[in-house]
Amino acid sequence: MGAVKTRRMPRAVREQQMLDAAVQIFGRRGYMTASMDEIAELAGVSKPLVYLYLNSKEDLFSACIRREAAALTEAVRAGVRPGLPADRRLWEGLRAFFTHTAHHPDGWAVLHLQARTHGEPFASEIDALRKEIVAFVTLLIAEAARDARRDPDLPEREVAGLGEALVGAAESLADWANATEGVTARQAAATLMNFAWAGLGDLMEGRPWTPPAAEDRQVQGLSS
Amino acid sequence: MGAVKTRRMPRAVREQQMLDAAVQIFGRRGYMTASMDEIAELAGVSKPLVYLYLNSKEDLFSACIRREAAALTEAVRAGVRPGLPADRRLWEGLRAFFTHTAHHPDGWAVLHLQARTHGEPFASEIDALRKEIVAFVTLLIAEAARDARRDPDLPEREVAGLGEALVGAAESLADWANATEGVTARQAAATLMNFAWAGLGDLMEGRPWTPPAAEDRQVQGLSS
Amino acid sequence: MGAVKTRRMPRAVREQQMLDAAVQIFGRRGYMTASMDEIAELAGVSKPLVYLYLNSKEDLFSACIRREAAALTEAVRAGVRPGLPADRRLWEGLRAFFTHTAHHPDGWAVLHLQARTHGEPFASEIDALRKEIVAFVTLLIAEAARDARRDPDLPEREVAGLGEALVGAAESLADWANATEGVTARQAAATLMNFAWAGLGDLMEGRPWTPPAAEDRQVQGLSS
Amino acid sequence: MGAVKTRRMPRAVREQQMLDAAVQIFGRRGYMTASMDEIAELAGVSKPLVYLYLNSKEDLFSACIRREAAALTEAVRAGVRPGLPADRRLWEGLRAFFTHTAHHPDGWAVLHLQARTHGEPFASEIDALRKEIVAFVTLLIAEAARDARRDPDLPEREVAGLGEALVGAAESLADWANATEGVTARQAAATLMNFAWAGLGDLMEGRPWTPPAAEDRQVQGLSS
DNA sequence: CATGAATGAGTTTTCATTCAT
DNA sequence: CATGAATGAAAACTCATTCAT
Repeated sequence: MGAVKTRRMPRAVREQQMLDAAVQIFGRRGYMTASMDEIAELAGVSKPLVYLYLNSKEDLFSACIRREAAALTEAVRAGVRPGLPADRRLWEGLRAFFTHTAHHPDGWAVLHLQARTHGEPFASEIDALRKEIVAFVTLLIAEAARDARRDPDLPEREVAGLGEALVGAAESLADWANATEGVTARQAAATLMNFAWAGLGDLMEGRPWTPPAAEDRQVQGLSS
Repeated sequence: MGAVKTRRMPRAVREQQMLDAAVQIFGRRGYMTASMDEIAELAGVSKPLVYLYLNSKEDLFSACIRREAAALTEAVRAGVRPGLPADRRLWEGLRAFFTHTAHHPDGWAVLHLQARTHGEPFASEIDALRKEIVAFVTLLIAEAARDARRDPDLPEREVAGLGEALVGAAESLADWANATEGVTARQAAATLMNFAWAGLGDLMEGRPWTPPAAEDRQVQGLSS
Repeated sequence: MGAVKTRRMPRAVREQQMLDAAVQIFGRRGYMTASMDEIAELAGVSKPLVYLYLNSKEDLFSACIRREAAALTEAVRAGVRPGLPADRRLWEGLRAFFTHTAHHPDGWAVLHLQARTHGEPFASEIDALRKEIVAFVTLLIAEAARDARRDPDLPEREVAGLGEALVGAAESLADWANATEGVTARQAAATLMNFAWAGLGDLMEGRPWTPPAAEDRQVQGLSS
Repeated sequence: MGAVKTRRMPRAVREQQMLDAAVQIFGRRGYMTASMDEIAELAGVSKPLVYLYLNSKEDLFSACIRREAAALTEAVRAGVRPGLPADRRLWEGLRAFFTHTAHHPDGWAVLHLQARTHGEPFASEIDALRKEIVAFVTLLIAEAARDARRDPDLPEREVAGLGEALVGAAESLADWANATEGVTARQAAATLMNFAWAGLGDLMEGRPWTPPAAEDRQVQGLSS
């Protein structure tokens, strides 16, 4: 065991190794602090090869962002079965989200922490990703409102704000779950689902939102 | 005859000028991209003086973080009148929070964007701030639960998760309000209060949380 | 059915293609700025083949210099018919020289601009070429002096200086002719022949040197 | 004697030292081969100081070109007394030119060899200098033609060519004089003056142009 | 022979930081 | 104290050159 000095690999493979290393370093050190030397060393290649394949530090960082963003959205998309009611879809999406961020903490750090902090090439890419997610969530909320047949026209800006709030809460909980020993993705998802769907008021009245029993009885939650 | 070139100011004043400049530069350019030259120039002092007073770039950044963190917590604390019911106190805290972040965007950027991104000296300082706020919010939630006299012992971890979610939502909305033309601090606070207190479920049933009418009639919200 | 992709050519041909490419790139970009990648690509061969045949960038550049130097001297030599009087031989040599530099601007740039600029391996090669040409011109001058039967022993150093001056003027006019729209090789040669043979003094007295009418009537010149 | 470790010098002085070093290195090694490390070391300062004062390698090279160009034109201008007949003015200009190039071989190399070889920022600067000199010489020739009262309208292009030829010859002789032991500036100037003014034809007839006897009797030349 | 994979060694450039005056 | 002079250390990036297949 242990990486034998593997030389002469096809370009596609090497590129993935470089991206793996870059995501790790960028996620932990930040864009500016990360050095191309470090990344090349961690990837097990020489610096010129990194430049040959990825062109520049900026391009490398962009490639990381795009790869991790694609992986995250794909994970969430794959986790949501269409055809279910809105609350179920949200629940599944959250589970997928927390599972993914738990398994890819460095990638999550790149997207959530690092990419937003640095200048224009990157901020826009993250904005696009975030807008996509907020739009997705917002759609779910609007759909749910339609299902509830009351107040069918939630004001646009309000809904946008709600989407922002929900996504922000999710981001925050992802960090918290990663940092707190013993918090699973399911628990994080359930906490957020309760918070968002039932609201603090209901929660305190003992009326939480209930995760689907079929999958897993009473996962966890605030219920008695 | 105002002092065109104010010289020989007391140290405390000069330090504040430097911190003002530093917060602005750090908030806009980021920690690594900011240069001490820029900061000294903007502060209107010589670089060696910056070093004399603040020792190093790291110390300067830490001082910024501490000052902005103190200002933010103080603003929130000052905005909350004790003795009111928990939901009112949360409402007031949120209003104060969004008002402060709207008035100090650079300071908010330092705390929320820059400080988290860079290595260990700073992350802990931000963690402390965040823990303090989360604890504050968590206390409010626990108190409210006690008031509601139902399910008096919300599990600790659950409550922590709720606090995290609420704070995360607030952070996200602060950015959103700062970036979106025409969104006031009150609107942001109301949106979040509705989201958190009533929950999406209640909102969609047409039962929003209502901001106190005494202060300001029907600010905004999802109600008809 | 021409060979769309000509492979397996004899070594000598391939080498010439590489030298063609190298002369073009070196002449336009300069020695240091030119990259072996560019040259290999323009030559339509793989980089390792370039190294196999030409060994190194230095050797490649030297080979370019030698080939272009040989081509230039050969062109001049071939343009001069022996047995004619000295002024006619000089005239023919100049015509051949300006014709060649006009047809091979990249090769001329390599010899005149690039090779002199870079360190020792190359400077000597150019020096050799230049000495050869200066010697040729100097011989012509000495011969002409002998023909004139006056002052038969022009001091050696003086004659050397005259050769240098004539060659320098030719180099300068070659650049000028290449850069100036509408100046032909004949015109350049006539200008220089007038300048050198008749001298400014005679020119201004209206006594130019006259190009041989048999070849081409009154090409151009300062004559009325 | 020897440079004592002189520290803390005023900026203007240090800048000249840096330019001195840069001219030497650039003149001998060429623009691309010269390294900023070498230049800084020769100047006796650290590299950052070079960048602080001269901004970049390109700017440094440009500064060298401008300084040396100004010095050369100034030397020639100062050497020519107005009011004399054209041939005398040319003679004095040439003497000043060869004297200057002999005393500043590195500066001359920068102007004549290095600056022409490298890309667009520099080529234009040199072109401007050269055009200025060619125009100066051309004017002299035209003036002389007017004085001679024959053929008063030498065709423009012809005269331009003559100026180019004369300047090219001068450049070439400057290199030759610098490379050849025992050739003085006066000798170089006289050789060129003879060549240009009297022409090879007259020279071989034993009718050289004669340098002004008042200054220095029969300097050298082809005269018997 | 042809080619894609790979790199050692160097280059320009920047910045936080410190003295001497 | 204020200021201009000065630098150590490191970072991004490039290129000629070589193997393994």
